[in-house]
Amino acid sequence: MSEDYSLRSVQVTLPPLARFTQFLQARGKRVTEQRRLIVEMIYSHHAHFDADELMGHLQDLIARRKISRPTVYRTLSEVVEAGLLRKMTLGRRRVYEHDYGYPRHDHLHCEMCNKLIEFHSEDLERIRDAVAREHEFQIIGHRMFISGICADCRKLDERKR
Amino acid sequence: MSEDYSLRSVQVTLPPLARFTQFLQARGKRVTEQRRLIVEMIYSHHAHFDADELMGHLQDLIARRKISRPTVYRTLSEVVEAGLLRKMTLGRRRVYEHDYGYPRHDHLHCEMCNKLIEFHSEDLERIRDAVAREHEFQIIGHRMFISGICADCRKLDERKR
DNA sequence: CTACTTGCAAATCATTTGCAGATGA
DNA sequence: TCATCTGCAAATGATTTGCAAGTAG
Repeated sequence: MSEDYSLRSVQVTLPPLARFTQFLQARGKRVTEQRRLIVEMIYSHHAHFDADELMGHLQDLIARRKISRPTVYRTLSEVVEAGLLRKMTLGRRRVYEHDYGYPRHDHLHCEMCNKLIEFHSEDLERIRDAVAREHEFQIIGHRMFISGICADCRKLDERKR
Repeated sequence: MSEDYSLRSVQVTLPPLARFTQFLQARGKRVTEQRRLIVEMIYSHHAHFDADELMGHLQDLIARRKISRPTVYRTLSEVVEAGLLRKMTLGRRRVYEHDYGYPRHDHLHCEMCNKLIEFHSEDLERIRDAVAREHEFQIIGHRMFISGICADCRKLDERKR
């Protein structure tokens, strides 16, 4: 039984690559050099990024023909499917963020500098649950964006005047 | 002063096409046959729609060469810019909804039938304001989606079993 | 071995653009 | 009049796919 606990704790703290390996193996997929390199790159920075920025970070490997663009896209989808990454759309940009070993949160999106500020609110979740209950709606998840101008940009703006 | 009030009230109750005409004229743009036809079609249904569905509704006019696809896209952007339409992304679908003479709301999105259910919550707005205040963030707007399974689909699902 | 993967080149596909002719103010 | 629009055809550009060769298990 203490075994159960340690297993559980191992699972939660499993590094992303190991977690992804689990996912692949569970589906009879293979752990290839490319998939390893891509996932390592994704988790070497903690930031929001789009496919093209990731390509940028992988440019050496892409130039050396170790990885191709289609493989990056294919892997990105798998990593999302594995639940390690969350995909969202900001305007016309498709952005990814870490979604593993990372607390649930929503975003403030600055329309001036494009920065994303994360926040978490239990109250928000309570309201979400209440609304869903009213509509007999079964929640899978939610997504909330507050758009506006961040403190930094406001200060910059004030200085200009 | 009572003048102010009546002006304000006229403005709010202006039909969409008239409001769009205002917008165009204020920018030295022209009120063309195509723009009129497209805006009329958009406001003849109250529903969420994507560019392709709108093309469908306009297919007669498109077939008769009265309107072209590029013009539909161009006009759609202008109508969004005019604040009459709101654009959002659902998965890979770009969806528009009326945003004029229509109350602010958020959405429950059914992942089974793809239906959008609208709701409004003052509590949600209060929380949004509180979060923004904490971060000294100036709000322009927000967007919230709750995804899951709607009541109808749940019932269908239960019957199947 | 052999089924799963990859890189390549080509296809997609919704949306956008350049341009010459048409048209609203 | 003449600047703004439009339709057309073509361009875009991110993402996806078909396929033959490569490789993990």
